[in-house]
Amino acid sequence: MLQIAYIRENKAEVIERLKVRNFDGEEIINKLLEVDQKRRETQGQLDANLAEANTISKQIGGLYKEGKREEADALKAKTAELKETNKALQEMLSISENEMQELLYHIPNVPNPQVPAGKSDEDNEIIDTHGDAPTLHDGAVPHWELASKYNLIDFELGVKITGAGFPVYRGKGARLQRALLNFFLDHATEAGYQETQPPLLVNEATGYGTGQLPDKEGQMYHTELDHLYLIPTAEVPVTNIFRDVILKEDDFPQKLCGYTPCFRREAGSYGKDVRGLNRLHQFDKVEIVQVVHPDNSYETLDQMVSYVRSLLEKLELPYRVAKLCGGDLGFTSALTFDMEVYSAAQDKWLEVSSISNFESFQANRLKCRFKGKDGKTHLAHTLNGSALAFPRILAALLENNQTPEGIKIPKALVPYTGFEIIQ
RNA sequence: GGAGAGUUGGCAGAGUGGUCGAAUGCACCGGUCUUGAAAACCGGCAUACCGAGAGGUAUCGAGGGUUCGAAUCCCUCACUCUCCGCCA
Repeated sequence: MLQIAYIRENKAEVIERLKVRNFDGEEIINKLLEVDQKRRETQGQLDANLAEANTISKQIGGLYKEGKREEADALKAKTAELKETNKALQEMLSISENEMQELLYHIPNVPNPQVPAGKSDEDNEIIDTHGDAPTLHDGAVPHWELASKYNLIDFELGVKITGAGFPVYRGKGARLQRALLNFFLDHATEAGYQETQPPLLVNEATGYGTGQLPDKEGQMYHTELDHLYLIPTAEVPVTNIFRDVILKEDDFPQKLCGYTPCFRREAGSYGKDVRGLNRLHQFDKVEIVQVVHPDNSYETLDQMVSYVRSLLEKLELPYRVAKLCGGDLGFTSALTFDMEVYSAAQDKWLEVSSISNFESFQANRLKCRFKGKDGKTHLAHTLNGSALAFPRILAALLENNQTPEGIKIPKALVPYTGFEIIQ
């Protein structure tokens, strides 16, 4: 959520920059500022009236004490009138406030100036490509076939137990998952991220904090009886650690990582790209989160991108880095880099990480602030990124490393798997 | 699932109708003292909104009510804790 004061003071710029994400903010922002204006006027009146009422009340108290009953009663009559007006003003004020809140909820974050214009992921700017596509032997197959050939993942069994999109990992497939988990967490810890194990179900307030609610509740599984949501990413519980928190400047940077399963309903996203591990309702992911001083957030973003690159390089996966264009940029993000891994048998680039700087957009909802050297409170900046999402990494590992003899495990992972090849 | 207790500032904890945004202690920040530190003493120390400022308003779990006036009384809801039961 953007700050109203910021919009008020930078109206033209905000509208202009929102155009980059193909968001025509002219109308909604005009409406917003109108409501804001009204809100402030109403509050001014209300405050003045309340001040008067407070004064009178104090006088009445004094008069009673002195035993001047009649004078006190006379004043009482006066307050009755004020009360009526105040009730009306109060109502007007909360209408304006709600309206303002509602409008603010629907304005996306202002893209960073370096975000390229564009409509869809096709317009993303590939800023780097690393590694060469592997040469596959004749008869190389996509990962879902490898998964079944080597008995690593049973998709049909998952359908029986739960439904489509809930695979069962077995044997070396399960072991590989566990290897990735430890590999990712060990590296994150080494990079200074504190390991966290958050709850997998979250309450409503938490959902609002990171922006899944109120608009995107369809993305999350919901437990009816208890009104809890299954997390779509560790970002939700981990970032909410900082909800309603006022940090000290010395507390920066806050670096957390967390492994969690992620649950996504992904309604309406079925189509050509959903085979095998490409898109699931339940998957595993290690997430890294940072809360930093506003002055450092872009530097931090770069660091996070470098960190994720280093993981992919250790896994010997060819990847490319995309700077998301305005049209592909998430609602809450100011700048996002996607990391895509090349999965050879499918001949596809698979998104395995998305690293974003939300600036103060998320912090504003979360009320995550810090006390500056100037003694005032300011909003912190929040960032997060996947490091990494398991299934697509697994898909690429299987496809890229397949040989007629079996699937070779990259060196860095062998200490974690305990085997070098899957046969 | 049954029974009870509770929710006040960073923490602990007073406050049961007016002078309470809220005692006191701890923590924290600044100062005096000290070679330095500790102790002691002095001062400061919630958040948000409105306002150029002076200042004003709101907030004692949330919402509603009574009252000239509510942290304090009434109603509804949420959450937390304790005991019993069940259970990894």
